[in-house]
Amino acid sequence: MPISTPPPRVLGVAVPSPLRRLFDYRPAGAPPPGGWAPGLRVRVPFGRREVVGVVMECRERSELPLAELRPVAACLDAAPLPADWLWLCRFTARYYQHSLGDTLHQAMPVLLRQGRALEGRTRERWQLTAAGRDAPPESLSRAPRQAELLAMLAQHPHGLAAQAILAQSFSRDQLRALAAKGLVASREEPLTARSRPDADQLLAEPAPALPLNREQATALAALHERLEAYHPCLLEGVTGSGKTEVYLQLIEAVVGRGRQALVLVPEIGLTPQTLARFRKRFRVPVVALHSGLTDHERLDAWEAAASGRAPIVIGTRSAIFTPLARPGAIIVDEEHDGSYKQQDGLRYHARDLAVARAHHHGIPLLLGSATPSLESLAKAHSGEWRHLPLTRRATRHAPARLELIDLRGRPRQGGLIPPVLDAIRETLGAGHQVLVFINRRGFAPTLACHACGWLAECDACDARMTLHRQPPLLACHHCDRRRALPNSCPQCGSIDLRPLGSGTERTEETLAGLFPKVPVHRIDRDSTRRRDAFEQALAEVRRGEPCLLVGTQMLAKGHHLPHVTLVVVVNADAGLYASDFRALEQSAQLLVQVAGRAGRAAHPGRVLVQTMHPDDPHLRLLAERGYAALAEQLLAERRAAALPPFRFLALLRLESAREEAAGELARRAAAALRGWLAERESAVECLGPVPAPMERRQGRYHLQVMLSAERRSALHEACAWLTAWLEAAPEARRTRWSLDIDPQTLS
DNA sequence: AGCACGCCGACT
DNA sequence: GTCGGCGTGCTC
Repeated sequence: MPISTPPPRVLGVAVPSPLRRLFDYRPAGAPPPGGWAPGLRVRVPFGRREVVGVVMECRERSELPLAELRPVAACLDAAPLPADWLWLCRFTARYYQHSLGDTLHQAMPVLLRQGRALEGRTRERWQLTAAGRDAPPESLSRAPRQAELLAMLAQHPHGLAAQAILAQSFSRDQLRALAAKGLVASREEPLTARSRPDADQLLAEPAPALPLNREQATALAALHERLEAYHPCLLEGVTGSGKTEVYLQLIEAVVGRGRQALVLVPEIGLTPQTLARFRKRFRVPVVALHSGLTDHERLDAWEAAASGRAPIVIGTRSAIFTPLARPGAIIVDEEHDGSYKQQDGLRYHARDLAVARAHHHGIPLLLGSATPSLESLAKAHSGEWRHLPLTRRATRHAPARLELIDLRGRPRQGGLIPPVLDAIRETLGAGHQVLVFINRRGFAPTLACHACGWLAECDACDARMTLHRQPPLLACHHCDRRRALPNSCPQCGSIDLRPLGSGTERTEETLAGLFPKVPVHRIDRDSTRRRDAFEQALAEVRRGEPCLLVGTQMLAKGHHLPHVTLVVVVNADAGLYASDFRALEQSAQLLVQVAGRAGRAAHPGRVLVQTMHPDDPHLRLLAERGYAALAEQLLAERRAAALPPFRFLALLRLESAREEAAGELARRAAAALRGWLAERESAVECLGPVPAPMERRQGRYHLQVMLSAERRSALHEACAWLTAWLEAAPEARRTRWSLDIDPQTLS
């Protein structure tokens, strides 16, 4: 008999609200089997509504008289939510100074947020009926997919989970059609921790591991040395050097020991190809958390990871919040990628949380990149993290060099100058493909009046409106404003309005005119709005016929384009003289990634980089000596300028429709903070308030106050004090504010 | 963040 | 006469 302890008098509950504190309730109703404990979801009255909160503390006392506490309406769980997940949410809320209730809420699958029970879930399993087993093969000759599905089910006498069937790209309709013919049937079976995995990968013999070159083998051996302890490693490898193979073999080792592997990929990297590559390799299921999942599928995946049934979990930023019953390793691919940082609300960095989580679990952490962030490089250089370089392309030639092409004083067509157009012509003539990279979508960055100099500006933002041709309109890329194209200048009436500069649409149009016999594929957010338009275009490009690809960074990241032998960067200058201290690092990473698209097949590639600043020292360093050399230089500059990774930053952002309101609050907050810092003789520095780089956005005024410190703990204390001050300040109610710890960008 | 209360303008 | 604008206050 379990010893029954008396229920606690008070439950400290985290509720979904921006308020950074717990709310106390009286336990009521049927207690869960294990008694009241932190981690149980409860339905509680909150103000005039009812919300789903999480018990965080079980206490005997409250600051309020017990009689004033309201009782919980119901307990929603039989057992607390996973302890590792609770730990991570607590850590995240504390680190990012965010409300714990909000953090928990965000980290939960939607159905749990809504109060759905986690227990008693079932799984739909399909198998052949007697009629299905006896069905003559030719009976489905008019429905080949149904026949294939029938054949697949015939190989699995115990049946297959619906999820596994759908993962093999069969459709619900095909299942329903077979069921209507009486050939297959489904049943609901309860899901327990001991359920066999959804057999979606048991269908084929796994692909064999590839042989490793010496560097890969060294890296893997280093990882194997300490599989049972926190062991952060930076795997720095150029495109094509075989990082993924190292990931796969690490996962194999982890799974072989009965542990789970969590893999994070950038937003743009979770493609069917990536998934297929993982799924092909393992005998066990690979659970993918992608944006296409339904709420039910997401909860299934969460539960499968939490119970340990899912040995391999792969997903984007938010997947860092997947609970794991037996964590074995965390892998962060393209660790420098900006999409790991959430840019609103809870502004967490999934890579940094991965570090914290791996440390907490005492497991290896593998961060991979061809162009590591300066943060990670600094840790690798200091010896805090192990540095595992992969310098050789596994089977291919040396990476393509960047050739800087002077744009000054040359006539441009669609942004391209004659020698570059000649190179394109030559490459197409040789039967190869060309990638033209422009980081601007639309037809032209703006529309200008040639008579008076008027520029099409957004009236809600401090920005120009972009000219689009398909459909023809002016659009602001910073808010949702759109305007019809004016026939004449709104300022002087002239009809001499001209597009200024080039975007993807214009370059596409120009190239289509210059090379009429070659297909031009434009790949940007506008051209790929339709689902799978992107995949379709890529599939066509992979067939290898000569073609031109014009695109934004969507194209630059991670896609294998084996027939591209010439890459053209229309303009490399955007990041060179930007005010943001990370701009150079980020644009160098992007340039290297774009360059990595060239010459992956048998042909060496060329990368032509157009610039107005061919003598810029940073650009030349990158072109002549590569990313690592530039990164060294940038690190030295960061150290001299007392910027990350040598100092820690936090950014208070304030925004209001009324300029004075935000400004006044920002000044008071900064003054109050400075007073507090001075009193404590704190080494934390406070800068500002200053207007944000684009002060007016979506009709609102943006300001910021920057905090900077040499020690993280000092920064943390200052931030805690500042948020407390803002929460208490009555004038802060009318201004929206948020605190960004470790800001990725200052805009 | 929600959600109510509360006090002033243009509508059926 | 009321529907509804958003200022202000509260949430155990």
